[in-house]
Amino acid sequence: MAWTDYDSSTCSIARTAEVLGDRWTVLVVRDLFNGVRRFDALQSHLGIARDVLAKRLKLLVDEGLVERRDYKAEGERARQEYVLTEAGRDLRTVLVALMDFGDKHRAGADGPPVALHHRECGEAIHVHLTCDAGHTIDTTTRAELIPLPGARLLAQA
Amino acid sequence: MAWTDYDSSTCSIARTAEVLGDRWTVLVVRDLFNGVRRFDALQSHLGIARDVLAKRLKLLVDEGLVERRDYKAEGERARQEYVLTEAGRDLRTVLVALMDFGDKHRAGADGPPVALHHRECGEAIHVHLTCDAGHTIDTTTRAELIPLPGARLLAQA
DNA sequence: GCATCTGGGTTGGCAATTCAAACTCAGAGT
DNA sequence: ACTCTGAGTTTGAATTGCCAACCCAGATGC
Repeated sequence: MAWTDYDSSTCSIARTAEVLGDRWTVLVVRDLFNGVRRFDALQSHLGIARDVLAKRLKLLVDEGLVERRDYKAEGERARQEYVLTEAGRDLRTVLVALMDFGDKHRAGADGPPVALHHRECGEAIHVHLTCDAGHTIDTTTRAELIPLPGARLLAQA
Repeated sequence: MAWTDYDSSTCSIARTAEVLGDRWTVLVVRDLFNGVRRFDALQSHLGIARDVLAKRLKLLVDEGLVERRDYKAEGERARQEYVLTEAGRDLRTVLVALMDFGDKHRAGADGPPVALHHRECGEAIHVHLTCDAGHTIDTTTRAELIPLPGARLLAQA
């Protein structure tokens, strides 16, 4: 059974891309990771239109990746803040993978703009591909897809 | 200097998302990884409109992630095929990161649809975050951003 | 206690994307 | 000569996304 016999949309990559796959959502998540929590701060830092930001945040909340919290600093009125959930924080690998790729292939003449470091030991953080036996997977390593029970065959024409 | 003082678009995540950040491009790259090489095969497997596919492939070629090759099987006429370049193959970490996230958080009742295995040893392939000292980075690990020469401050208002 | 400010959104119009279907074009098979 | 197939391009309608302007509610100022 060839890969093309299976439904393209029943795929974890497709399902994740459905949420993250537009120009803004990834950047919203990135800013949330970096501690930006309030609507206006997100809006002005990203340069995103307010309605688009509202829609994206709603989507992320619906998907369980972001929690909308009431929050009140003394002397100020109550506000909402947006915080990543445990599931949302699992997107860190995706963001670091995007960042490592961008650092390598899309940096300008000045090199990458920021580096991500482990706060405890100070070393840089990167993604790695390995198999469960511990072998490093690089661009030349051959991999194969194994269909699982969750796979769906395409309807016949 | 706070994170929000830096230009959001001068960021490796933003730059990578500029290429991959639409509903289709990631899926096109996924199919290319899985050995689908011809226009019609991509079109019918993905269910993408033909003009959109043509535009995406052109974009990927322009960005140096895909190579358009003439190709001829014996007995058939010459055709074109699309193959990932070395740079394009570096996207594997991004795809596996998306897949691992989807497997964990967006699989249906039947579980994930496919698994990716190392062809040589047969073990499953996954992404891992580590720092250069070898510490594992999980969702609770604290990280910090360090600005590098490539960073750009936002223009003052 | 009325006006103002500021954070957090919603609404309406326009522009860019997407889609499906039709059209083109070249080489192979019959 | 005719048809079929792969690989697109063109066309026009439908959808989506984007921006900017507007709205609302609580704190603040006077």
